[in-house]
Amino acid sequence: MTILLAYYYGGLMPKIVNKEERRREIALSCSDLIHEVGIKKLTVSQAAKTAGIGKGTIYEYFENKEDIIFEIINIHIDKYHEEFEKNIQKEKTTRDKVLHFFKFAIDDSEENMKHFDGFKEYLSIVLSEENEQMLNFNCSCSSFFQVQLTKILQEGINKGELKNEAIDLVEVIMVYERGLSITKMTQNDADIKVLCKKFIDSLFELVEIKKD
Amino acid sequence: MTILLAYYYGGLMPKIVNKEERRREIALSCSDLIHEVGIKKLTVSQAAKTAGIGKGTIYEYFENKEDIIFEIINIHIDKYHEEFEKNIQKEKTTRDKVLHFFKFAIDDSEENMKHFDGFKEYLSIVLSEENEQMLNFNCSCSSFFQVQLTKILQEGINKGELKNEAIDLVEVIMVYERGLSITKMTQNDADIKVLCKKFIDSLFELVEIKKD
Amino acid sequence: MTILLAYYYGGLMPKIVNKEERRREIALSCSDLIHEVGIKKLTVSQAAKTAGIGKGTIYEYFENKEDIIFEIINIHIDKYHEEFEKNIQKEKTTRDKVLHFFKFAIDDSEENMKHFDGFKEYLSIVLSEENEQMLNFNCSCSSFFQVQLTKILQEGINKGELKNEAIDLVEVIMVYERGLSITKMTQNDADIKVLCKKFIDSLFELVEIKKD
Amino acid sequence: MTILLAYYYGGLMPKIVNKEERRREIALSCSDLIHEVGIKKLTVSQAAKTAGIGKGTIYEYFENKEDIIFEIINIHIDKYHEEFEKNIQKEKTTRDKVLHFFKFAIDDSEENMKHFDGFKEYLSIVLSEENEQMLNFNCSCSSFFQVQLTKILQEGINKGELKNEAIDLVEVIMVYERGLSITKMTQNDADIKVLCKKFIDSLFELVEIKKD
DNA sequence: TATGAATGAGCATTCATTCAT
DNA sequence: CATGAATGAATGCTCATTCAT
Repeated sequence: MTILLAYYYGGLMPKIVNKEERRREIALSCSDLIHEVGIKKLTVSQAAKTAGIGKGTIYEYFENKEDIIFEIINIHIDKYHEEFEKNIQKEKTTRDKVLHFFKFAIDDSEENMKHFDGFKEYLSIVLSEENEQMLNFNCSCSSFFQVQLTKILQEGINKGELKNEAIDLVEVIMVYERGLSITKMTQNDADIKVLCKKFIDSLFELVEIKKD
Repeated sequence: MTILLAYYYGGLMPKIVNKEERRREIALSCSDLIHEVGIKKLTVSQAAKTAGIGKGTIYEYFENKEDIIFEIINIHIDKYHEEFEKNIQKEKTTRDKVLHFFKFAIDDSEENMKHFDGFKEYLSIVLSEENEQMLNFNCSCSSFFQVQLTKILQEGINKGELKNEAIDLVEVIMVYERGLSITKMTQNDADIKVLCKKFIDSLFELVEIKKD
Repeated sequence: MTILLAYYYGGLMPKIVNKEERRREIALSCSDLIHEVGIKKLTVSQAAKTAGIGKGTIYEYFENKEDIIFEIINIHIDKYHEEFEKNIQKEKTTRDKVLHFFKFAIDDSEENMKHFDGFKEYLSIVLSEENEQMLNFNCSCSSFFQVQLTKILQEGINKGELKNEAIDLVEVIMVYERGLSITKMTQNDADIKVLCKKFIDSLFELVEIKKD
Repeated sequence: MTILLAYYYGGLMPKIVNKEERRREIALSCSDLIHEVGIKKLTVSQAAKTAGIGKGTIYEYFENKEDIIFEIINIHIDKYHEEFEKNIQKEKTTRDKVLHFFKFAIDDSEENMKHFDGFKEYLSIVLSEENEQMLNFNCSCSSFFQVQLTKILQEGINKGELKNEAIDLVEVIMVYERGLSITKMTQNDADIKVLCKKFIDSLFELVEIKKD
């Protein structure tokens, strides 16, 4: 857009940027910031500077600081979900797919730990505050994984690998996954992989249709 | 004051307090305060006022604010452990004993919820800070329950109710218990009791010696 | 002493320790402490512990914290004066004796720097507070050196080395010594030795009786 | 607001303040405060109130409390230097100019004593803390006077009043000036004027070219 | 005489949010 | 729409001194 155009259209084109879009844009530019300084330590000033806008402008698009954080976390989780769906398809067997489901708690790679530590901090906030919004959001996240897991198990059942009862254990598996994550966060000496293997072995002992 | 002591001091005897005991005493008097205002919101001034002593006196017995909180939490946990040991003995069958093990996550009574909410806040702190002390303490708490659970299962094995492999699942059970707690904390719509029942049923299906 | 004797003599033998002596004793035991932690950082608790007595007992012998510091500094200065008198006699020529007078500001040996840094901190307090006592004490210290210096110069005059006017410059020399000390304390790049030499050379050019 | 700027911002112009200028402004308004309560006793609250701004605003312009003090002292010293340069020119003879150089230590006028007492407190801080910033600043202040004094003496040499060696004594004179100041600060009974006169007389006896 | 438990005033600093421009 | 200057509440900790015993 040339200066002339800007001048002519200045009033006619009141930058009707889609608020929601701009919101996303700002949050996106701060996406890495949250890993660097941590959720709690993130200041509005930092966010504004990183997004290259004024502090006051932040409040044009976000209710408050929590709202910013919320949007950033949303982005992270969206990314994670996307990746998850992509990767889960690469796993061949049902057992591997279920195992992949525990990857978040098991994988010690730098990349995953960044997500994991971020989630840890996020969880800390969810636990400490009476933030309805975050709590609800948290539930919706669970739904995503519940759907995924249900799909995996159903496929196993359809393929004749698993008993029908397997589907009843979807939530049990999810609870265990949460247990594993929290164990990793709070028990220094726990061997997460072993704990995961034991569970999956037991699980499949229960629901697998043995062929002999 | 005995004559001997009087002789020893050769004069009036200064008040000597058992530091450790007084520490406990002060923490005890603030015990409820932490439920009212929350761990994070607790101020040293509040604690001093509640204990009926001066702010400076607090620092005669505690290193810093965290130290106060730590002691209070200690008291709560000690109490809980005591009660737990008392109650677990009342349960007759192995299944009931294991079920009792999940009581913390299931019981919605006001009394238990006070403990549960307190633990939730405590957990939030453990997750947010790099507080070595609390993290270590947390591990030691787990040990207590691990010992208890091991005892329960071993008795079941000894009585011929459970297979020997049951003992291998101690940690798996504990992970699940953590998962249930965190689920209760973060998933509004989860039916903890059902999730517990499903797990225990599956567990016993695996490790119970069926008599027919 | 048996209990009986303690009873009988309890009132008659009131441990008439010489207050002044005990005061000195306590301060003496804290003498090194002040070099370790610094004057300002010294706490009454530390002093009491170091002296092996109770905190309250300190106040039996000292008015307040400053009073303790005052006594400790007294000890240090007494020691320094003693040493000074001993060492000044070792110098042969009048010029060397005057030079020795500037030793405090020039000598970079660890031992002297301990004294120097202590004095620096002491000076800081004298300058900041309206402590009459310390200020007066400070004056009396100057007197000591003034007497010493006067003696040195008078001897020089008597030996026919210096003109009679030399004695008029006693205070000027002392002012310059103070100037050198403060220069060392506050001017990082100053070459104290050179500044000292220039002054003494000029001084002797003025007051020395040249023999040719 | 120029049209260009309005165009640039494309909207209402936010208030832009010259940070450095406002900093100076705030410090200036607290300038007298430091004489009233003393450097050490100055609280940020006081400073804010005196400047008529909020406590938080202080921290928009100053790193910390020390930074405020530093700026205030800077102002005082700048003023003093300015005055000094103005006044030194009024003195006609070289001797008077040198004498003027000692004015800070000699002048007992209320105005000068305000400066002198301020410097005394400032010196106390320089001596007590390991405040690099202040120490360095102190050195730079010395430079100013060294330059002034060198100019004075050089003019005296050029006019044929002083010997060339006079220039070698610049630092000696400065050391003596410091000595005089500290003497005034710590020796109640010292007659600063006499001490000054004696020194200047001796000095000129050494470096003045006698005409007869 | 000796003690040490109790005290509490005093203070720098952060940062989310507002609002005049 | 955009800005960034202004705000002020809120809190942990130290340590000299007192005084009951």
